[in-house]
Amino acid sequence: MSLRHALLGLLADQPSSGYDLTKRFERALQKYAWYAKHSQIYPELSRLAGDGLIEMIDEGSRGRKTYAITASGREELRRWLMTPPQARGVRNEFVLRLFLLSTLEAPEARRLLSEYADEARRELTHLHELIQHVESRWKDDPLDFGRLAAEYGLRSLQCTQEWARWAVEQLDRADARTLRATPECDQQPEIAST
Amino acid sequence: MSLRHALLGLLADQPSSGYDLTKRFERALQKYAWYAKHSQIYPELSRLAGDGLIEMIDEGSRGRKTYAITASGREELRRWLMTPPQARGVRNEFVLRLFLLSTLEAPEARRLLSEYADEARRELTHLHELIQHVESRWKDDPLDFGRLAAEYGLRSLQCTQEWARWAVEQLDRADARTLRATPECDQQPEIAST
DNA sequence: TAGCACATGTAATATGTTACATGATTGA
DNA sequence: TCAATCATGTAACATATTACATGTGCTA
Repeated sequence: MSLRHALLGLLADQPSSGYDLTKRFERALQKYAWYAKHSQIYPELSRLAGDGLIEMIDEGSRGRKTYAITASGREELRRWLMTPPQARGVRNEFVLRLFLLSTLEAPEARRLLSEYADEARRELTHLHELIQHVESRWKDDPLDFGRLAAEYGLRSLQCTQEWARWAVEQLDRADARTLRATPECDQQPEIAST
Repeated sequence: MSLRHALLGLLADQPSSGYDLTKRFERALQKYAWYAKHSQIYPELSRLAGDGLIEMIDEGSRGRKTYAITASGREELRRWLMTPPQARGVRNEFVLRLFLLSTLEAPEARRLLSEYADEARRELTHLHELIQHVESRWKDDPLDFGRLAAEYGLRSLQCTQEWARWAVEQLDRADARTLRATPECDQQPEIAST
């Protein structure tokens, strides 16, 4: 039930509506930690409120409902965080695709890897800009939610980018070896494609 | 439907039974890319076979059924890999916990961060050993499934470990600052996340 | 006044988990 | 012969996605 705790965590940081929370997932958590659509978030908020872990503190215009975490919600969040293991796995379609690359022929794999590296570079640039934009806010709060998340994002994008470049290099080296070994080089590799 | 393609990918690498595939998820993919339990894998294999994307190539003792990918399965896998976007998110409970750390008090957060860093270090050691063990197999195949995965694992563990250490350091510095600046120390900073 | 972002919900379907269920083979 | 591992499956339940459904308030 990670969604439950993700929501508690976001609400512990600041009161929000279902709409806000949907956006916060998209902006802050989606790429590295967790995501959920509004159709999952709204019912879960009702359940959390029913269990007394959060409460509606305001009902604004357009039907907007602002929720805040309660004391028992905070307690539950803390309990969950301090309980370590579960040793669950990850579901990351991007990484899955990276791994399955090895089932393609080398030229196609190389092309995709380069695209991935480029994408990581673009996102890195984007995140850097974003950080510059909000950096002043973090000066006094080392534990700021966004600050830790941003740094983690920076580092993992860097990591992905470097890995993709490394992988391309491996392919190039292998090609070079193959060319030296068989200068005629015109075997048609077997391909199962249209 | 990533499970489908994860299975096709594993079978493209080598024919396997449902039991094998369960193990391969646990060993190779679980931590970074995807995971599934046997109760999800078996029905999906039946469906894939029904769709002609894989076929049973052997029925051994103990009821073991070995499946192999078919030509149209390979086509489907390739099509999926070459179709880029979807821009889906990630579900990673570990990273979620990292992010939600900022809702704890500093001493508790520091303790968890140190534990995380230690765990990453242990896993890193373990993975290094594992790689040494199978390295010879990779000499001639730069695109080997396990080789790319292992390198990715190495790099992301390193990344997580360094991030956790960085985060602990931030907390320590903040403590030092706080001690110098306000020995009484009880303002509540306003937080707004990205 | 039209279009967009805000804002919340539900229903049908698909996917994933936990628990249950069974049996074969191997090695200590 | 006992325990572990191999090996496959199903049923009940929980979680997540897609599509449907509705309405508000702002601003160009």
